[in-house]
This record gives sequence, C-alpha cells and structure tokens, in this order.
Amino acid sequence: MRHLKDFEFIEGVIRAGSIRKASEDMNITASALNRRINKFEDEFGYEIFERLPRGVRLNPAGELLLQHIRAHRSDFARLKSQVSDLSGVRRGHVSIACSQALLPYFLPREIARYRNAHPGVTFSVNARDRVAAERELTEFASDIALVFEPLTLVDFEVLFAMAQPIHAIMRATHPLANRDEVRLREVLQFPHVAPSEKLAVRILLETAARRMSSAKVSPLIESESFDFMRRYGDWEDVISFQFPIGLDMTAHPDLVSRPLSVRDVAPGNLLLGQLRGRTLPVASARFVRELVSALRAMPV
Amino acid sequence: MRHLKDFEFIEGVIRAGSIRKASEDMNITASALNRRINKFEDEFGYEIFERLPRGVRLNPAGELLLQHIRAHRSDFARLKSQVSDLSGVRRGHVSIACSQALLPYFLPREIARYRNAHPGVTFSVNARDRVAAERELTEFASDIALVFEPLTLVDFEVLFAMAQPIHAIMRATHPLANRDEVRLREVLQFPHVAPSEKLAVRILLETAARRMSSAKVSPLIESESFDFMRRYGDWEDVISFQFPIGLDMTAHPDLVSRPLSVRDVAPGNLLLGQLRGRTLPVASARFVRELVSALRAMPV
DNA sequence: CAAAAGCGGTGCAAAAATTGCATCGCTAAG
DNA sequence: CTTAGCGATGCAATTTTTGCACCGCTTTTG
Repeated sequence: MRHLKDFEFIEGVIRAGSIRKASEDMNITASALNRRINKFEDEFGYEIFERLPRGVRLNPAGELLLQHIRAHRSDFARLKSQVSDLSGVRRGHVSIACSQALLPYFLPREIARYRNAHPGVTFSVNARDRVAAERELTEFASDIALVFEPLTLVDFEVLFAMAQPIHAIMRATHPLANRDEVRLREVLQFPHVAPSEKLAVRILLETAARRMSSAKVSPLIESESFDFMRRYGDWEDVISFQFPIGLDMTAHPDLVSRPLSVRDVAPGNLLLGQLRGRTLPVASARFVRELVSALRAMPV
Repeated sequence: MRHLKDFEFIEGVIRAGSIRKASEDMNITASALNRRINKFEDEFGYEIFERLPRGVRLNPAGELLLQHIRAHRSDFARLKSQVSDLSGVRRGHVSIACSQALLPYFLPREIARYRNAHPGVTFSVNARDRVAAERELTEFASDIALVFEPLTLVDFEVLFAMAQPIHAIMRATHPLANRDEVRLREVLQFPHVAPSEKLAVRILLETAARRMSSAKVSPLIESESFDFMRRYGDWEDVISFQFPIGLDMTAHPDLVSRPLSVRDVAPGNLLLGQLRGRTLPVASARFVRELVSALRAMPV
C-alpha cells in the first residue's frame, strides 16, 4: 500500500534510532530514506525528529504522529477485515495479551471453538503481565487483553469483569487437603511457592498478608512461571497458588485445589478489555462476544 | 500530503460519478486517473467501484472505504491541530451545523468570546435542519451540531441537552401581550405564521395541536426563515414562534415574547452533539467546553 | 436500425519523482 | 587530537507516473 510506505519508514527510523541504521534494515539507501523523512516533514509542516549528533529522536510532534500512525494502521486493518467480511471471506486476525492463567486451558479451548466456526481467522496469543498488557493495547500491538488486576485502567476499557478467588494447590495427601476452603494464615505456615511481585496472585497475597500480623508470604521458590511452579510440586511437597481458570484438576488426580477464604484474601479481578474508544476489527469484536459469553457461563 | 492524494482522487471520482468527469475537475488525464484507481484497487486487494456503462459507482467495499477516508481525513486534521497546539500556535478550525435559532445572537456572541481568547481559530457556521445536521456529522463535514430535536440520534453523541419552551412573539399591543404565558388554543385563534414542517418548532406545535380537538396550526405564512417571519411582523399584526435562545427582545421594544404553556406544548430539546465515538480536534473540543458552560449559564 | 456519444481500459513515449553513489560538515567518543 | 558515526546534498541513473492516441464496449439518439 503506497500511503503506508512513509509511515513504515518513519516507524523504522524510530525503532533504529538513526536514519542510517534504519536504512540498513529496510533495503534503502540512507540518503533516499533521509530525503523521504525530510520531505514528509516538509509536507506535514512540522519537524517530527530531533537531530542529535548520534542519530534522531522523536520530538513531541513526532510522538503525536506516531500515535496517529498506529491508530491509522489499526483502522486500516479493521477496514480490510470489514471488506473481506462482506465479500464472504470471513478472514481476520485477533491478537490477545493475557495472563498466564489463561494459557493452558481457557484460551486454547475458546480459540479452538471459535476457529472451528471461522477457520480463516488467525490468532496471536502472548502472556503479558498487567503492565505490559496495557501498554500493548495503547500501542495497538494487541487488540484485546485478558488480565488479572490491570494497573492503571487509564486507556483500558473494561468489556467484562469477573472475580476469581485464589486457589491453593497441594497434594491430595496434604494436611489441608480435606478442607472446603483454607485460611491464609494456615496455608502460609506450610512450605509454599509463589509467583513474583509483578503478578496479580502475589500482589493479592501480599496485600492480604500485610493485614495480618503473624502471616507472611515467604516462598521457598519464586517464579514468573506458574507452569514451573506447578511442576515443581511433583518433586517437593509444597503449596502453590493459582486462579482456578488456569487449573484443570482432573488432569492431576494426585493434586487438589482449595480456594483461599475470601475473608482473608480478596479475589482477583479478571478483566477483559480493549483500548479505550477504539473500534475493534470485526474478527476481534466477534471473538470478544464469544469470550464474554464463555466467561459468563464459567462456574464460579 | 502525498498519502492523501489517492483518497482525494477517489473522492473526486465518487463526486463526479465517472472517471472521465472527475479527471476534468482535477487537472489530470482520464487515463492517469483511471490507472491510479486501478492501482489502488490492486494494492487494496478489492474493487471499490462498480463499472457501469455510463460511469462508476461505489460498491459496498467502496462505501466502507469512503467512511474510512473521511475518518482518516478528520483524524489527520486533529493530529495537525494537536501538533500546532503544542508548538504554541493555537490555531485550528471549528465547523458547526446549527439550528437557525442559534445564528442571530447565541453563536455570534460565543464565537466572538472564544476568538477573543484564541484569535488563530477559525469557524464555519451553517444553518442545517435536524436531518442535515446529523448527516453532516457522519460525513465529517461538521465537527459539532447544535440543533433542536435531532431525528435519529444513531450517530449523534449528546454532549449537552437543554429544554427550551417555544415562545410566541407578538406586538406589545396584542390582546395576549399582558399574559405571563399563553395557551396554545388561544394563540392559534389569532393570525399567526409558522415555520415549515421540517423545523422543530413546527413539529412541536403540530404534535401539541393534534392532541387538542379544536386547535389547529393554520399559518398565514409558512417559511423556513425565522428571520423573515419576525420581520414580517413589522407589516402585519401576526404571532410568530421561536425558541428564546433565538430572541433578543431588548432589540425590539415594540414586541413581546411569551412562552407557550408547557401544559400544552412540550419544550424543544436543544442538543449539542458530535459524531458518536469521534475524537474532536482540540479547537473543537475546547469550544465545546465553552459552549457547554455558556449553555449551563443561560437563564431558563 | 445505424450513427454518435460517452464510458473504462491499454500501448507507448515523454515527463517527473525517487533512488543510489560520492562527498560534505558536524559532533562526540576514544 | 583523531576517528567513527551521523544527517545533509549535488548529480546521474532508475523507476514511477503521466499524457496522448486509440480500442472495445454500451447506451442514447436521430
């Protein structure tokens, strides 16, 4: 597409930090690229780059332009998706930034179901913490986010919200395994592992523990990977924590999961969201509808 | 701006209805224009025009593209306005579609006040009936609309609403001139003039009259111009109708305006609105804020 | 019913825009 | 103080776009 060429070059220069570096990445001479940039600034009426001795950097006007470029690219993708939709092709792409808990069971199941009905639709799925997920939305790098406890909510438009209590996962032989729910103070007295500070589970646990004098989160092992922590339980008798949407206990008959009492620990808020004010591509919008009804139908 | 060139040509072809006609309007040969269109369709991946024996017409994909073009043009204008704003230029343009009642007093005063603070900002102000105003918003031909009783409200995002009772304007010597408010049945028994069917005042009057058996709107003169109707009162002793925001009785000491009783006639809803979901250029957005506070401060 | 008028598409050469190469002047790192 | 890396620029080569003439087609018109 002709019009987007300039935009691509500009983004390339931003990424590379200098015109010369960018020119190597993009099969073009530095001089030609330089002239394109200068010409664009001329026609645009304002400089968008600061010329530094070691390269270029966006000035405030350029920052605004970059935002426009990203918005335009996404709009254009949506247009194409609408057009191919009305020609019956029913194609499209959905990009999702999500919490780890959605990766093993929930999203594979839902995406498979959706692709069964719409085989032309492709997906990108990436685990992101709550900060990164919000940033990806604003940069139009992801269409939708499905994360626990997003941080700022400034540009995050909530499409669906759902509370999930944290579950403690332990061996079926564990002393606490026969309870219906477990108390935080109890569970922290046993050896346990916990996710790292930037993950919602840990934050909720810490917040709850701070409210109690004698309780303290002191994990034997800290990790960003819930997968790792669950598997570590095969080797040592420890308690781990996870949201139930990330669990399928039938696959592990020797393990049990018990909810932490909501009297102790606030449940995590799973939020489905998009960039505020953005109109999603049709494929993404339709998938969101499916997700919402699937989440609604979830057992609590 | 290079990227917008294709879009301009496409819009030209849509306007002209044929490539040849458009080519005459736009200083380009038909063949060159034809090739641009074909090339664009190639790169876009879909045809956007139906080829008819007497010209071309948009197909559904083209309609979507047209919407995108308009949105993009407006976005780009907003970007420029933001950029010039941060370079301290404080320029911009605000286009308004409004009811006639706003033309003589309210908008001139508010625009003058605004331009006093921001001399770089220019305005387009055009009287439009409620149907045309909504269409202009969707076509990005106007940034904001200020109209009585818009029709569909589908794409009309209400930014501020305010009810105004219809006033009857008569000579100070008129038999009804000493009332605080007048009843519809009374006023219709005197010679009166009324706006035409597509204007909100008339619709409200007709709706009210239909609810009464004996009352009927039977104007001596019908006009789309409130200015004309008011001036006609200089020559014949007739009652005319208008919203108070369009009146300044101090300028006409021989005339009085009396509200129609709200028991008889529903007040008109003056709605300030924009295209739903659109982000306005900074100048327009700021002017909207001023308008809202001015409307809020209006005496009822 | 045939001629005319109007339409979109196309081959080819001229014109215009873009690109690559060599090189300049500048600044900060070594 | 040298040097490496940067953006800018003059000039020629190359690619893209345009204008002209003309084709095949359909509808209008006399």
